[in-house]
Amino acid sequence: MPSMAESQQPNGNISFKNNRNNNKPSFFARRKKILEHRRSLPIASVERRLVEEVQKHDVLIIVGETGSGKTTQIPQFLSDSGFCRDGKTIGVTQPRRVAAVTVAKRVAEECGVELGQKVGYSIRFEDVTSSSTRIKYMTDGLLLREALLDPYLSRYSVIVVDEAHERTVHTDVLLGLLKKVQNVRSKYVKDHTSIGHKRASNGTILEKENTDPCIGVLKQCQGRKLPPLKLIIMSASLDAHVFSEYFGGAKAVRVLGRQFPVDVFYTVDPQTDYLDSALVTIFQIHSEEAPGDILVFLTGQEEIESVEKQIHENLQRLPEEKRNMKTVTIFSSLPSEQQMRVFAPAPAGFRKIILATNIAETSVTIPGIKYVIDPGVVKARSYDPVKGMESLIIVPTSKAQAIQRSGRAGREGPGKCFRLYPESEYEKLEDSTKPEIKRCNLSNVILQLKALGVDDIFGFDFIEKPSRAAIKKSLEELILLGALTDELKLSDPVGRQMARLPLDPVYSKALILASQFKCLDEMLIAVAMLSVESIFYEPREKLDEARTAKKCFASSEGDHLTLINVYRTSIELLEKRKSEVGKEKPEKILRKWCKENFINNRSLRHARDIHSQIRRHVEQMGLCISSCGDDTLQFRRCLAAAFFLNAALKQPDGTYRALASGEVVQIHPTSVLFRTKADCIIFNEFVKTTNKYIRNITIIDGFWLTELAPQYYAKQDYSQSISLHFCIGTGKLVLNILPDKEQRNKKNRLTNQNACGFTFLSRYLLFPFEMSGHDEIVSMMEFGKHKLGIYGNLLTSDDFKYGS
DNA sequence: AAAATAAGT
Repeated sequence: MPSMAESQQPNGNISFKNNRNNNKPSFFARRKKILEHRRSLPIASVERRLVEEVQKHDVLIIVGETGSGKTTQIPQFLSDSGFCRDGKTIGVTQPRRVAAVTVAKRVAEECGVELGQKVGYSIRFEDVTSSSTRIKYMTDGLLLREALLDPYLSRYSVIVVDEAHERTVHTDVLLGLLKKVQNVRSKYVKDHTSIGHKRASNGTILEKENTDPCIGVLKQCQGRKLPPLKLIIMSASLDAHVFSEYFGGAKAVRVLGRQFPVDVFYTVDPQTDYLDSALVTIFQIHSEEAPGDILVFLTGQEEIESVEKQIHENLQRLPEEKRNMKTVTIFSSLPSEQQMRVFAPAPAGFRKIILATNIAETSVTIPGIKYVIDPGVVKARSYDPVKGMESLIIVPTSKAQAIQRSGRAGREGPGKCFRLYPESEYEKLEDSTKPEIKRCNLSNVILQLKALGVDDIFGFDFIEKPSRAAIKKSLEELILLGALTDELKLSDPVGRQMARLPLDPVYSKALILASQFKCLDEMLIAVAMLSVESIFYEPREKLDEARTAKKCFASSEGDHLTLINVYRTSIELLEKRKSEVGKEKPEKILRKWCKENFINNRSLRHARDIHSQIRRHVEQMGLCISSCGDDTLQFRRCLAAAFFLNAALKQPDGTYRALASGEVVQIHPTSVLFRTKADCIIFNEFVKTTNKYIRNITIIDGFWLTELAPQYYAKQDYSQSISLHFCIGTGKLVLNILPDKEQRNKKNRLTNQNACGFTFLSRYLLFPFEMSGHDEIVSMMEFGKHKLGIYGNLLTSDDFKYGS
């Protein structure tokens, strides 16, 4: 029997019981309560006006604050006023899966229908809809996928894009697509006799326009009745004008929310160390302010753990009665059981301090928060289109983000927000966060647009256009992968197949190649495992144990085979337990196994889901799923063929040079090849932290590259009068150059400098070979559009032969 | 010898 003090009653020591569970309210009482709730929402009073606005305008921007009920109510209003006629559906997109599910559940309940019937949701791996579904909640990424099969979105009469201000890549691409679809659909309705023609503003028909890919689709759909597509964009206030302008001055209406006032405080002086300032502020609030929990925004796991440690150290120095503070943490890679702890109320008389990343900005709503501490920084993805490298950097938040954060203090009552910077700094912040599409690799986006029939990517009407360099980089990558032809057309069947797979294009390519290399069984697993993050979980306090556990799975050939070992071992365990009757549930066994082996159960399950989904896809494509068994050479050759853009060669000092980018990189310590130092490797990830690291690495043979990826590791380039050969003699590479007269002179300059290895870049390339001593590029030469890099001090004129 | 923000098909 636990004593009173030990039992953790959330609000005191007396247990209460209610009889609600024994005595469910009647169906009618429940309906009545729901109706009352709906009527009490701020949005209820403007139902008629909103419906009229939608009828009047093809695009409507709705600016609504949290708690207005716009997400749950507007689709119901539209459904009630006839927007689902003729079996048409109202589609509502969300950036996040949980939101799509929870809102759909709520609306089904409000409508008094079974989820999946009139009201349903659809997210990856989960489709709870039926032919009778009229209000469909879904993720925006899923609607984009749907568009590949039905470019016209013909089943929808209205699309509501919720949380558009978040400007995820998916939202941005979707908006561009919707604008286009809407345009074509209304064209069809207004004048379906002039299909294929463009009308000028004065009504005359312009020349036949073959460039609009939707026209082709339109023709196919001529026989069908398609009403114009209504669009509703829901956004937070600061950004409404952006959407309005994008949609040709579309009307924006505002609906009121239910947000309590939040007092915002700034520091008087600029702070040099925001972690220290956060710490001081936590204790300041604790001693000076009324009860209420504190939410602190930090940038990542490491910061969170270090601040938590410091709080506990500081608490030890306080007198006993002032130690009534409890810390909880939340960030995405935290196992879900531990994530749940943030929702538990602090013990009576204690103040809960929530240390969170921006997961608490939008994704997770924690009750009880009265104070927010906002250091004004966030870890954000950034992209260098020249190097093709993504990295995470700490940057100032935007004004919109700061407002969003402070709003977290006013969900249940008036609150306070402490910004750890002076007000003058706030004024300098960007209005909104830079849209993600301008900060990421675009290969996936471009492949999808191409598959949707958008030929001119540079001319595509993005709400905000990514840089030319970024588009160019991704187009190049897609050409090299064979997804696009040299004329930038989607290739058939490879490009088409790649676009169909819900994967990074390079992984899709790996699957297609794997069926030829007869190792698709292995590649399906590898790609599924590479598509999820953090399979291995290494807590700081049990580092040695975790490493020992990992060694059981390690393959001497690299991380890809190691990941496959983990996956296969876990599947075997599941299968074995399924056949044993009366034992513990297989899921439970697996959870235990994961814990023992320091494997992230959530990630592993995600990999299983992806595996079964892409397996279905490749089967439909008619690819042959066979295993290479113990012949891992086949598998590694296939990796080389697919990931040739990520090949690296060892340099004398033990670092590696990535061939495509020329970057000097190191093997990440978490790789099984960390100490191995193989001559030639391929990798899947390039991250910049304290150093430039590569991760997920497998040993390959350098000669495979010219054999399996000649489109990139071209041996010859006659167009420039240079011919480079890699002749294989005595295990070394010999380089021949056949320069014309002009080039010969340049070459003499090279030998004069006693240059050694070469990086010849056909589009860029290649082997810095036989290097020793210093490896810095001592010279970079232009040969037409090509660059020749000269390293160190190795190549002598004897090694350097002219051809005949 | 390092350290992932969060979200999605």
